[in-house]
Amino acid sequence: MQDSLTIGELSVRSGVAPSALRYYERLGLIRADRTGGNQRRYARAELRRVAFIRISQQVGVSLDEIRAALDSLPEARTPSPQDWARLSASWRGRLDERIRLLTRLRDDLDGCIGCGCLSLQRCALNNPEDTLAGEGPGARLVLPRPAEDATLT
Amino acid sequence: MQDSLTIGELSVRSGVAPSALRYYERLGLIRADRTGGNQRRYARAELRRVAFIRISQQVGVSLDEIRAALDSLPEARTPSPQDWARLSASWRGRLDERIRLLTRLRDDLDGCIGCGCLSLQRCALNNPEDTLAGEGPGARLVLPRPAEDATLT
DNA sequence: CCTTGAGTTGAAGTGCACTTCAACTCACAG
DNA sequence: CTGTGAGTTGAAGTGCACTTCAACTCAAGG
Repeated sequence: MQDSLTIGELSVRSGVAPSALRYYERLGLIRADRTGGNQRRYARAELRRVAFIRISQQVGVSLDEIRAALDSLPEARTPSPQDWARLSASWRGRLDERIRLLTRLRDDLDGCIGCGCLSLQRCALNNPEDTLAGEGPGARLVLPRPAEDATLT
Repeated sequence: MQDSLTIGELSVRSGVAPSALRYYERLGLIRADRTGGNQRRYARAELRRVAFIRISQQVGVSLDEIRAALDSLPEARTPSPQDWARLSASWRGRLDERIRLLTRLRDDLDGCIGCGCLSLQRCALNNPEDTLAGEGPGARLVLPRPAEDATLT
């Protein structure tokens, strides 16, 4: 078993397209050595980094934040299981929060389905402390909260 | 109390920016009458449509699908509570699925945090039946599954 | 040596959900 | 009548996470 992977191999093993892997490299999320012929060769440890990236994305973390998290790994040595455990644990709150939000939305929706009121002002929508929206222009993944005095009828 | 809202009023009441409301209108998600001076006037019922749109987005539904759902509402009359209940209920499965996915990810992450293995091949990632990814180019919100034989080490 | 599949690059394109802008008009208080 | 703030339009821009493309080179088998 070789100790390095081609981009094609890493792609198959990680389930991430080669183009995405190159993209991750440009963003500084993963790294690769080069052969004499300028081809990428990935250390096996990169497989774990890619796994971490995909998991983090499922949690809802942006590539930029993932990069920051990965930057906190020790550079000198190959990250230990504890290192990975620490990083994974750092998303735990985010994950809990998302699950909590979605669960409440479900419960509220159930309540509203009963009466068809869709009056989620008192339900899912009007919960300022729950919104985690970013600032500035561009697409927003999380929704900004509605006005405090909003009513539906 | 007037029976129609300006775009500014609807914006404040719904918590959605005027630019977004115009965008929704272009996509056919909401509609507005016009005054003599060509300004939009929204019927109060539109407030409920906007609420439905925002809720649906939180569930993870695209605007295109939301439009399709809204198109299924009766055109002749103002939608009844039961109409809204039916639409809301139609997202229920999606919401459950998302919650289930996220919850399993959390559990798996907990397991992996214990050992730092991040070997989510047997955990969160390698679950083909869970992926709901779309096809074609462009950004993907849901992640494609990795190869079946993928291992991490 | 030749072919073939895999890899390389930078630039441009894609899908989504909006926002921003410029140049204009409308509604209404004083 | 005149500001002023709210509204109008189409076109272009934005952020994110990639993908696609063209034109090229590399690696390995026959």
